[in-house]
Formats: sequence, structure tokens, C-alpha cells
Amino acid sequence: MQLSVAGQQISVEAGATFADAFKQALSNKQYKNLVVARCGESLLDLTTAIPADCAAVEPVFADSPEGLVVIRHSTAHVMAEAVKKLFPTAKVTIGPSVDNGFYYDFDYERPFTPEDLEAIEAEMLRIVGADKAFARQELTSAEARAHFDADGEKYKVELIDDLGVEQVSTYTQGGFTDLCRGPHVPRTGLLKAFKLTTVAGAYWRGDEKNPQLQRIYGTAWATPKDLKVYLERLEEAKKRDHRKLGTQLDLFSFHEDVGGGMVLWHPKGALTRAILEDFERKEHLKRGYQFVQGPLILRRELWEKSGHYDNYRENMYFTEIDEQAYGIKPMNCLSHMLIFKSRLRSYRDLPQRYFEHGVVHRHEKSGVLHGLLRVRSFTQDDAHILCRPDQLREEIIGVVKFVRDVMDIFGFNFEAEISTRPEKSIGSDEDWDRATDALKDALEHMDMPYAINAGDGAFYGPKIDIKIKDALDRSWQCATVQCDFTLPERFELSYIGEDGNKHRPVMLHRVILGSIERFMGVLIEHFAGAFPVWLAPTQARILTVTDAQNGHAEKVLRFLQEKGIRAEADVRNEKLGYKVREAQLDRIPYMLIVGDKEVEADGVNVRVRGGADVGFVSLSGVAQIILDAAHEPFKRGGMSYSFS
RNA sequence: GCCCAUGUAGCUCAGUCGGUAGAGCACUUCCUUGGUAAGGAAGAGGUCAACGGUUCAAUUCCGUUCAUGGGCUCCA
Repeated sequence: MQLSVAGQQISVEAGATFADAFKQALSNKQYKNLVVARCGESLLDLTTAIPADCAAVEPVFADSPEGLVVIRHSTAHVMAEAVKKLFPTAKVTIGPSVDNGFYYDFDYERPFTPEDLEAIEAEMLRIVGADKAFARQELTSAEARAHFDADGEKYKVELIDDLGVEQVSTYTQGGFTDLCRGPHVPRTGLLKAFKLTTVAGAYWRGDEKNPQLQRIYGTAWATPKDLKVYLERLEEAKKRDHRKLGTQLDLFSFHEDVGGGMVLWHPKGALTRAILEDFERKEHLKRGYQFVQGPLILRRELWEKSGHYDNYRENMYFTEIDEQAYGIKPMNCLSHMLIFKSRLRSYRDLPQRYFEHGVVHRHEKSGVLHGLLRVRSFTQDDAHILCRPDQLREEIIGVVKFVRDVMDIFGFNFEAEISTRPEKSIGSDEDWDRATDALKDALEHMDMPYAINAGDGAFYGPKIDIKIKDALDRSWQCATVQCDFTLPERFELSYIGEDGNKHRPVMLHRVILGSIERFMGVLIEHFAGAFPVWLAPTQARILTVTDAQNGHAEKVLRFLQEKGIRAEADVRNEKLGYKVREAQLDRIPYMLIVGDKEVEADGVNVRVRGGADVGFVSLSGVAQIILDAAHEPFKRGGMSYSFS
């Protein structure tokens, strides 16, 4: 038969496998790097006989995204084999590939220890060294069920029962057989680069009511070199960890006596957030938002009316005084609605865009707290837009544009997701459909691709979530736009229309940065602590060579401060090298060195954060350099900003 | 909330097989006045996370709580 293999027409005998075909079409080197075959949409084992309906086949190499998925999945099987060999009473469950690696969940009588992981990894290396074949078997569900039942693999039996199909496939390598759709690499010898990383608890089928299993995570790559690069990237991420940098740069801390998830902002961290917030306020004013502010606690009845008491109570803090119950706000919308409601509104007044840096408290489960990225007390850059239905689309577009403008300043890329109606929710199907359509419509108008997150909306309406991608290509949920037809209903918000009758406004909840705390955490990691000049809490530090220059340092400091530059002077009795090192570790953008020469010439010697030596610069010259650098990120959008 | 691990000086960590603790950096003082990533010396600094239990004796063993870390589930 004739078929196209990697773009070449070749002929193969009937019954030939994909491996036979590739052997003809590929160089020896390419062939060795081959993992599976792709025929149309499906990936197939190389050992599979070429089906009659397959006219064109493409190779999938080890280092391709699809190839890596196969390698990781096969490595998971090898790990399961190793675990069964070392711990025969462990029950296997599932073991998929994930980003950068794989995991396999086991039911075992005790937790696995780091020493167990070493032993398992050593056993895996033996299995890989033996270069065993992965063999696929097709069998009926009944046969497979009998096989796993005989082995006491109750989880596999449950999986087969739930699949509810006639035929299943299994894969065997060495003495280990696993229920699996495949495909797999042809031989274990192709798995050249893996490492077990961690062991963790996980629920069977992700449900916390189910038994807790032992999950072993590993990473696997096409080559040892790729593995090494990945492990180095992990090290890099560790160095950028905002919790570590937060201590090193003296930005913030947590205190056991304060409670979990409560941040204490130190002067440098508080200044940086103040700059962020100031920047945001100015951008909101430019876009027609109005500042408002509500209290931290509101009477419980109000939360009952909004539906938060029924739907969100377990996440709220409550307090009581004079027999009056109050809820500490987990969201800012109620005050904003009451402000809207405080007087009669005309259709001419809409949209009303209320903005507040609102401090909210949410009692997140103790196990989910994570540095600044998940806290219990945080500040949202929150706004509620109350508008007419016909203004909805334009308002959503305005918000998405706002997000784009702001994220450009930081150099973040982003992607959008639309989340639809969850099970626990309020409002009519019609309202939900209308709101969801408006969100889709706005993203389509903006030519922004989006994914759908079915059932992931807030209880009061669907939403667009915007995830930003940082310097290490990790994504973070920050901005969100939530459409809400239900709260205006519950609070009987209205405006007088052109027709003189009352009409119901639509409310948009939206945040741009999300939470200031989380965004700060993301920024710290994105910039590895080296904030851009406009955000850096200290923009310049004056370093004296000896105390003979203290007077000049004082003069330079005052000069820069008068220009609105955040500067400080290091006049300690230390050597210059020592001061430079500290300034570098503190990620100060500009080090201004003053020795006798600079006093003489009335200027400074500039060293920038990256280590480059600018040389001698006059006082007005250095102020200009710093102010220009602070302005740089805003140039692209024709924007400007300065904190003073 | 669940599973596992961890909690010793401001930071990073040693240590005590049960007899109340140590280093480096940081801090203070002194010497040193040194030109681009750590000059030298001395000093001070700890209820060994908190609370209970076992013990003649607990920082060490056990329990509980709190906090932190890695996951699960959930979220800005």
C-alpha cells in the first residue's frame, strides 16, 4: 500500500507497522527520537499496524509538545511498576501527564517518605535500563475487570465500571499491566530524563469525601539536557519567590500572632503599593470613574438580602455588638449599590462608575494560604459600573481595554476565560444567558480569544477572568469582569428612563489588578525584586567613598528629593565595595557614587542596577536620567505618570 | 478543611540519643578614611512557636493548638 510518511510517498507491505514506515522515511537519528505516530487527529503506538484508512502519517518526536505528553505518561507507568515492585500492597489508581511532568496516585497504608522516592527512582532507572517493550492489549471490559479484580486493584475495577464501554485497552511493560488508552513510547529505554520531585496527598477523583491517596509527582523530558534546564528554571523560580524577596528586601512580613493570611507591610513595601494605588487612582479618573468609600462592616441583614449570607457565609467573618450582628465585607458591592440608591437616578446619569480600593476579608481555608498570593485580608481595586442594558457592551469593552493598557505598562501578556453559571447561583436563566452573551460579544469585538470555563461563574453572574503571564510564563488570575443582573434586582435599583418609567440598571463588578496584595506578589516574582524605576521604593542611593563627602551627599540628596525622586544616602563608615554590594542586593536602580572627584566637579558617578558604569554626571543630568527612566514604560501608550 | 513535612537569635541554619544552646550575616561600640559585590576587633542579642502531659529534670519524648511549606479541594 501507498501512504504519505512525513511528507514522502512510500509504499509498505500490508500489515506493516508505523515503525516500519518511519524506518524507511526518516534518518536514523530522527528515527531514534521518534515517540509515536500521528494519523489525522489520533496518536498511535509505533508498534500498531497501519490501518487501511490512514493515508498520511506524521512522526511525533520526543521533544515536541505531544511527544512530551507521551513520554511523561509512559514514565508514570514505569513509576507505577517500580512502586508495585517495592510496595506490592499499594493499589494503583491513575497516573496522567501534567505540565512539565506526571504524577501517579497510589492507595498505600502509610505515606511515602523521601527515602521511598529515592528507592522508587532507583528502581525506575533499572526498569528503563532493561529497555522493556510497552505492549498494548485490546480486551473486553469484562476480561479487564476480571484481571484487575483478581489483583485486588479495586480502583481500576471502579474505573472500568464507570467507563461503561465494551472494549478497553491495557498496556504491559515488564510484569506490570495498567488500564490505559495510550499511546506509549515503544520501549522503556526511551525514557532518558526524569526525576521524582515530591509526594503529596490527593483525593480519589478529586473529591474530598473520597479516600486520600498518596500522589507522587515527577518531571520528565526528552533529554537529560532538557531536564537540567527545567531544574535550573525551578531554582530560578525559587530565587524569585516573593516570600523570600519580601524578607530580603524588607517589603512585608507575616506574624504568627496576627493570624494566617494577614500581611504587615513594611515601609518599602507600603510605599510600592502606595505608588501602584496612586497610579490606579489617576487612571480611573481619566476613564470617568468616581471615587467612593464604604465601611468595613455592614449589618448582617444586608448580607442576607444580597444572598451572600446564604451563598458565601462560610467565607465571611462576623461580629456582634449591642445585640446587632454585622458581617465584615468580603466584597465592596453593597456599599456601592446603596450609594447608587441614595437618590433618584436619571438615564442621563448612567453609567455610574464607582471605584474604591476596598479592603475585604475572606476566611479562606487554612490550607490554601500562600504568601501574598492567597491571603485573608486584602485590598481590591474594585469598581462597580451601573449602566443601562444598552450600555453594557461598551462598558465591558472599556474595562477590557483598561486591563490591556495597565498590563502593557508592566509587560504582562494575558489571556481571557469566560466562566458560566455554577450550580449554586441566583437569578433567571434568561438573565444569565443575556449576561454571558454580552461578555462574549465584548471579547469578540476586541478580537480577544477566550476559553469557556463552564460552571465556574460567581453565584450572582457570569464573568471574564483575565490571567496574566509573568516573566517565567506562569499565569496568574488578576483582573475579572463580572456581569450581574441579580443584585440590582434584589436591591431594587432603578433609574428613570426617557419614557419617565423606572428601569432596572445592570451592574458590572470589575477589578484590574485584582488584589493589591496578590498583584504585588506577582510583580515581585515577575521583576525578581528589581522593580522598574517608576515603582521602585528607592530609585537612587547615594554612596559616599569616605565621610569627607557627607556634606556633598546631603546636597545631592536634597536636590533629588526636590525633583520628586525617591533617594537616600548611605554615609555609613564602610568601604565603597560594601555599599555597592548592599545597594545591588537591595535592587536599587541607581547607585550614585560620590568621592572627592565628584565633590570637586559637583556631580555624581552613576552605576546602574545591571552593573553598567555610566560615569560622571552632573546633578541635573542624573535627575533627568532617573525621571526619563521612570517615564519609559508609559511612552508606548502615550501615557504619563509620576508619583509625588 | 484534608494529607504530609517544618517551627532554635532580626535573617540563613547547626545542635542537644532528656541535664535550659551555637555559627555566619545583620545590630551596637571601637579601630580603620578605604573608588564600584563583604576591612578588622570587641559586645549585645534566645521562655528553643504556644499550651498541656510523661519525668527528679522537657527546647529535646507524647498530645493539642497556632503558624509556615508542598499538595488536594477552593479562590482576587
